[in-house]
Amino acid sequence: MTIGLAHAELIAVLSAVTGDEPRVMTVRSGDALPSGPFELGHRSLQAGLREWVRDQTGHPLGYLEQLYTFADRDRTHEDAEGRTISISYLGLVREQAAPGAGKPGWHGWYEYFPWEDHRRGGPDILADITGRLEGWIASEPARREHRQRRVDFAFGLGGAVWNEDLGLQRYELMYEAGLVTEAGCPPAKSFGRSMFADHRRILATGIARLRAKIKYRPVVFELMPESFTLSQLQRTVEALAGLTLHKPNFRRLIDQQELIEETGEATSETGGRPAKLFRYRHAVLEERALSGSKLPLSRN
Amino acid sequence: MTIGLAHAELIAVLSAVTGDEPRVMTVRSGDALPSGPFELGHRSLQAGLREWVRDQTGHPLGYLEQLYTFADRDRTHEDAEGRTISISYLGLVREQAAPGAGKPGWHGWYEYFPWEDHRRGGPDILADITGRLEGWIASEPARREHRQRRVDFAFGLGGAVWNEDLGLQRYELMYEAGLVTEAGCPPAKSFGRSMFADHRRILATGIARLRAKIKYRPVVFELMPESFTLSQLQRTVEALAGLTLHKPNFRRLIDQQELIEETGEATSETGGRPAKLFRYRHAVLEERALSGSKLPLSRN
DNA sequence: CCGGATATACTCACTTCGAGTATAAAAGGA
DNA sequence: TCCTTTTATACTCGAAGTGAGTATATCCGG
Repeated sequence: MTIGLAHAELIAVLSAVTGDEPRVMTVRSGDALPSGPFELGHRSLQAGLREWVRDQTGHPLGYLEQLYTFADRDRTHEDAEGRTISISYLGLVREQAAPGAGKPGWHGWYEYFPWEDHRRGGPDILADITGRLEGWIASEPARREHRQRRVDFAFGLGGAVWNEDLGLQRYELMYEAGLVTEAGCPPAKSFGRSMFADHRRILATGIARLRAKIKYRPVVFELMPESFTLSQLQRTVEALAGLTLHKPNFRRLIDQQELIEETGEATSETGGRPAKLFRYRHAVLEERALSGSKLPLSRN
Repeated sequence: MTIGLAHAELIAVLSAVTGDEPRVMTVRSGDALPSGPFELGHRSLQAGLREWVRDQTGHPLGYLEQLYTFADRDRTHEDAEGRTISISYLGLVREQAAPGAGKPGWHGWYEYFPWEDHRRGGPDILADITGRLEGWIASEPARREHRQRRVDFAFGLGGAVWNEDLGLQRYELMYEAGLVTEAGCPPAKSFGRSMFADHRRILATGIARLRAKIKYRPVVFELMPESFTLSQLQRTVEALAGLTLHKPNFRRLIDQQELIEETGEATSETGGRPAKLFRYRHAVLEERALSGSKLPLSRN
């Protein structure tokens, strides 16, 4: 069995939420995601990345999962040795420092994807985008119907409803339609801040994965401080999903999952009635899937 | 930015369902998954694998998704060039040929994971396994509680319920406890047929992914023939999940999703009342997520 | 033409979920 | 002091979804 030779690099999407804003760790003043070679010394990909993040940022890395492995990138390595394989990871960090300060640069998700934040209603930029997409749909009659379906579904048009999980599909559609630029060469008008190479696509992958995951695994707590109020928790989820949630129902959801417990203390920093503080029930719930079966089981 | 050098290989978990039995394509008479080097000529990982499967098996590959990228494997390449990165994929095939015949070898999933098939009740082998696991739990008092929780959760003991999605967790627990052997050296007693290197673990990853996926994406239809009866569809899902389903509720579930339509024909090959034939509504539903939001949204 | 086998259709109680309303407890200014 | 604002917390109700079981239809073979 022969084995192909390739260059291997690790790319990290490290996210935190501070001040109700989801942020990602960047290098080059926000132009690229942190990345590095896959070193021989590392025990494993996961361990290698974890080590590297601790050294670079000082923050311990709570949650880490593999995102995707790319090799079909425009910029392949030019020498004869082969091409580059990029293995991307999603990591969650409890960021403490003030945003913008410190060594690593933290930038808001929605700098890069302004159309993804619907907390204050659908952003104005969306109308521009869907308008441009309609032009793209009409531009090729043969594929018109298919494109229309994809756009309607991804952007919640034509009877469909906005689904926050589809950020990657939205980005890929915009990419196909030429509405976003990767390499920094602004053609006419493009939407959102761009990044080095395909880093913005990788960020979109990470955001989409995290938005999907918070619905069935208790990963939000990796982003919360030790104790927190229910409103803080809700605003963190809202920041990630880019949506506003129904407060009473959010609270019902949380406590029927029994993921948190009262600390017994309260805080009155919020202006109104003091809020109870809660903590995540670590020990009890390490391994717990929240997903129901969704298959209609039968007895015996 | 320096880039580490590594060997890259692709590994495929190709599955089909024939005769109500889920199968995986193997080489070496069932001892290994098909794999090959990542060639320079390939446009992308995905395209390369698709091409390769078509050449090798003759069957077109319907669905293909990336599973996981491993580098932390026991057997690293021994030469100085670096280590091996294995990129694994899950593919779904409409197998036509008789099982066992033909060039590629198809082997049943449950040869490798006999404890995962609960269609005829919890298999007897499960009692053996959980018995051995109890020994492993007791063997280290310091980690007893944690291990007990993991085992209870993964195997549906102590109040928890069996969850078919947790096949990978189950395999990893058994691996930790020394109940399965990878390399073919049978120590005392081990469970299920083993495979080359970590191929059985990769298969477990593929099975777990597919079992989870059929619940929220219409991927089963990639395994069905052009037209099929509802019972056939149900038995295929049951084969994958390793569970029996409640017939009336399964039918209700299927038709409220509006994923299929009647062909107008019927078949009486089944012995009883003739069954209507259905087909998957391809065009209309290319892009359709079945997952509901699960977040309690608010208006405006 | 009757029983066995399979397919299909309907019912019902119970739980979950979307949506709205009501009460409680702080801060601050009139 | 008390009233308004602000935030937190608690309760209600109908619609929709889900688990579980029962009833009817249509074939085959004796």
